[in-house]
Amino acid sequence: MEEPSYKNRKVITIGVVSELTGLSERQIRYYEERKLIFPERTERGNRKYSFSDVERLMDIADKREEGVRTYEIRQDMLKAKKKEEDKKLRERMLRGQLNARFGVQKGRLNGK
Amino acid sequence: MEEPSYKNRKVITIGVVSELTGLSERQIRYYEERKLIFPERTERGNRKYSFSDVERLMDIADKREEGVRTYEIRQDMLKAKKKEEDKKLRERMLRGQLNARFGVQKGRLNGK
DNA sequence: ACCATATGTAAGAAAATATAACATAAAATT
DNA sequence: AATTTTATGTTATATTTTCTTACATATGGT
Repeated sequence: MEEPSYKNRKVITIGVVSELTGLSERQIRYYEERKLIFPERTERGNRKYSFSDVERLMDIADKREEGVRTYEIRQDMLKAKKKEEDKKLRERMLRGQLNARFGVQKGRLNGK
Repeated sequence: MEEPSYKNRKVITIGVVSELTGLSERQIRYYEERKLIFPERTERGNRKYSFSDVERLMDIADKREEGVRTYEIRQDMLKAKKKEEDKKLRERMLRGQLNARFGVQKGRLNGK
């Protein structure tokens, strides 16, 4: 597996995200309201974003410029997510099958 | 060259760094005063740190627990940095030599 | 003994963030 | 055409964060 650490850790405050993306804080909060991004919160309620949130926001900004509405952006996101999950599921199933036919057997390690 | 993007981008505010490292803001600022870390600043003067700053701070915290003083930590840092630079220099020199003997010649590309 | 180190704490000011509300143009829906 | 939704700006007020400076102090070096 890769190193998800940096890219996905939610550590960036909204002001910095705004600088990074060129979006107003208003817009960033609104896209959250529209369920396009899901920042975490600090104890006292401050939003924290990850680099992948930032990237997603830049994608959103592009789409918006093309006139795509948040609702549709959301639909696309959900579709893409589902496709991802299906792919993972298929992979898991395949691995399961391979294990069933050729994997190690219970209580009998490496042919001994 | 690699992708220094995430690890080295200075985007984390001091409060989050404090959470991440367990150090007090006082300590973090003090280590800056002692020239162990070099955050950037926002327009209005807020400190911004990178993930590698965070890692360095955790190393510093370890050293401090072992009783090492900031001054010595700094010396070690400088020594390590110098060693790094020397290594790079040697590499560059070696590449230079190889180019001189076997590299492409000026105004005469690939033996034509 | 004296100086340097390392941290805590307090004060006050400036900046960042949060939420809620009102305003509004443009686009979509009925 | 009238109405509703979308997307954003703006304003107001409260809370939180951050900054700098200063004072306090324990511990360890010189």
